[in-house]
Amino acid sequence: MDKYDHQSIEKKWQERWVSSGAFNTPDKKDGAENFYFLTEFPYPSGNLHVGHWYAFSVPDIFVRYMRARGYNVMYPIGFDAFGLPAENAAIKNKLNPREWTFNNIEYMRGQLRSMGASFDWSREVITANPSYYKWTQWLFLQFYKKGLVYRKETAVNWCPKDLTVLANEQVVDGKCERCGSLVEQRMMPQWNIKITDYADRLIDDLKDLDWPKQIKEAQTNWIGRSEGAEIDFKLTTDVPRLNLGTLTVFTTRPDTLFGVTYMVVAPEHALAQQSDDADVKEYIEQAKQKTELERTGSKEKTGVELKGVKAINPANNSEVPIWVADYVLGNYGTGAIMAVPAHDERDREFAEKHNLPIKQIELEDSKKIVEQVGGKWTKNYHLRDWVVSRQRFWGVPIPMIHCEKCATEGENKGWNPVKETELPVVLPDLEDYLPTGEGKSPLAKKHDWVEVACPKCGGQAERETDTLDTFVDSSWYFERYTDPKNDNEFASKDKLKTWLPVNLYSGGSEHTTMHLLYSRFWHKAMFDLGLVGESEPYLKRMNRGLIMGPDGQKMSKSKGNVIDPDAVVAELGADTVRMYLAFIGPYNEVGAYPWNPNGTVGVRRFLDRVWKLEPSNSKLSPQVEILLNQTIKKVGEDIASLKLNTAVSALMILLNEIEKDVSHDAYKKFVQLLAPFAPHMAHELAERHGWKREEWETWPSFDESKLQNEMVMVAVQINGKVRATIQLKIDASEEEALVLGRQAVAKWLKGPFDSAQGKEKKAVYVPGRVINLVV
RNA sequence: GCCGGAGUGGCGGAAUGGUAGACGCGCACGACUCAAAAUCGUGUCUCGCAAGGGGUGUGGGUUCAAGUCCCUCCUCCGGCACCA
Repeated sequence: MDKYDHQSIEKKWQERWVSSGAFNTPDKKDGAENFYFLTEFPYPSGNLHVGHWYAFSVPDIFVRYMRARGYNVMYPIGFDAFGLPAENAAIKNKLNPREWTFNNIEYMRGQLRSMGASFDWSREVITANPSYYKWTQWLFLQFYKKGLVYRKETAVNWCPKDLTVLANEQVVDGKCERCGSLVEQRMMPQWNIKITDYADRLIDDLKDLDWPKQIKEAQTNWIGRSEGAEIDFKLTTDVPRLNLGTLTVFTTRPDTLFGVTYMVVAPEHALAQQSDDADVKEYIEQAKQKTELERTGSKEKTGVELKGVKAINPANNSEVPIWVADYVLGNYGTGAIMAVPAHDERDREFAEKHNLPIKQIELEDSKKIVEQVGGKWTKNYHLRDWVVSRQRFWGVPIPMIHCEKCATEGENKGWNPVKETELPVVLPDLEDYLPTGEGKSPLAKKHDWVEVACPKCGGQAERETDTLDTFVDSSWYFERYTDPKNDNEFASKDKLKTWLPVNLYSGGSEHTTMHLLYSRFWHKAMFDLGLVGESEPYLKRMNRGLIMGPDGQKMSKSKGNVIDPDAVVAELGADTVRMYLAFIGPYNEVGAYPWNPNGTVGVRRFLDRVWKLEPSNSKLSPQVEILLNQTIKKVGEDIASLKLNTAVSALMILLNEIEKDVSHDAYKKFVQLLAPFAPHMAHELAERHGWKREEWETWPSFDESKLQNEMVMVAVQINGKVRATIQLKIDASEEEALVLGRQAVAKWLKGPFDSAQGKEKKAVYVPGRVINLVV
């Protein structure tokens, strides 16, 4: 046969697949079960890297296998198209962010097609299209009506470089997750979504999901539930004009109540704030100046006493002093603690530094104590509500309008939602995309857009100029895939029911406590609104690993270790790259696999040998026939469990055996097994052999009776050490096996066995595997 | 500090408690070639000429049999962390 010309052959099949819509998935297919395979949609950065290939081309092996097995598989693709890079490119190069984004999308479509992946392009979803974000806004308004959205002035994370607020999840080690700048704390009014209302369900519902343990653990840690009690301490003061009431603390250790020697309130606590003591005022001011990282990073225990007021321990009526210290956080629990230096390391440090008493006590029963002092059992979470306002342009406009005149009451005072009939609130183009720098989106400069009639009173009002966090966009894209062109609903009930929940979701571990948590919450909230039929969106989730540079380091331009997939594809072909990435390691484990340029050559070598394979009229030997059946079984099982590396290895072993001589039947089966991995080559071979679709585009079956050779090699051990191997009939009895085993060791290992002869204490035969003689 | 996960050749990695190192890369030698590349063949855990011995981070344990199960320690990776 001619040399394998991957360039023309791959191009030919890719064009055919696209023009025929070969992988457009019907919502129902007779006799076929639906299977929804989802992988995180890409950000249109403008260029595909090896990570994209790993994310999309490797799962395509699984998808094509499932199709061959008769499933109606949806494998959709889209673009998470809003976000800062488009805006930054616009500012830097004087471009329109919309054009930048959509040009990138167009270019990346071509690159994605070069994978030969079986995407259903007819379901493409782009979050920056008004036809999509109309429904993002609509969902936001449903959440608003349900009371899940509120506006509040709180201390928020502010990125001084990206000039926007960030959610807690987007701050890593005190730094902006995107750009690495140190995050500052600012008091700003922002739109929040009540994810904390779902904290318990987000933890408790994990137990029924077929998800890796590490993701469940990470989410549970992130939500950080702790159970304890709130206990009131009466305040007493020698300053009569103050009516101080009580000081409530949260504790997980009510049993230590008798060991309390002082109290601590956070600098933000009302009790500290209303003090006119100069020392306290100064301390509060200092604490305010600290960044989050400085405050939680330094373990040094500073603080000042709040003079003139004491707390009374409800357990024993003893009077204890109250201190203000920033090791107590204002936004957790009640912002105040009872300090038990004998039983808490931090309290001990503080007590030692400030000469406060340390009182050893007998621990008592928590339940009884809480009951005795009238405490209230409660839970606290590390999880914070989701701040979704972003002071940036390239995002979904938040569909809210501020009207001074007809201000509604309550926490959202002054704000009214845009009428649903007015959706979408379209994001306009601007002259200049520079942020205002005053904590406002550049949209604020577009006055004719901002000024709008109040939806309630019709008077002059102003639009919200912040846009939504892009994690809102991506919280429901997989629902839109089920019905991407629907103009009347975000998706029809029927179609949602047909496809959801997602059967398998593949993605990166970096989304564990961001997208994956947000979208679980979002889906649960939609479930409560009756919009979807199940409370968990993804039945099974897997985190894939990372592809590193050839030097084992993370690929980066500065290290010069970046592999350009387009170049490798041009040189060796898409099938080679797909198969190499499948071969590099188990797909369903979070490893870091270095790209080995020689490895791709090895896979290409394998494919070249496949290409040269010529079937003949010969018959397979019984041994090779067994191997063929074993391989069919193994490759199928391995793909199903995403152990693609061992599936590839099984194909290589089979090729090594059939290379010299292969029957027509075995040849076809081999090509069928190869097809998910190297679809271009497989289709080309099928066409050249004149096979009809229905004749080969299926998964071959194996003969259960031909999985084992009649004769097997069995190891003979003495005390667990292999001393010989013998040929044995697979159905040999234990007695026969042991007789032959003893003969074998006698023959091969005269010396040692002679000395052991007659001393055999025990003999074990594991059929077809091993004989162990214990002496 | 708390919670997960993982430690196997020169490298990526294989091994339902049953012959450790499959498969691939690399390397060595050989064939082809004037030569090289490509390709093909053979070998490749380790000590030993061999017979044989040793070997899956450490030390113990369970078992006829342990990379695999249990305990100790060490190292690495990930999540959380002044969260009361």
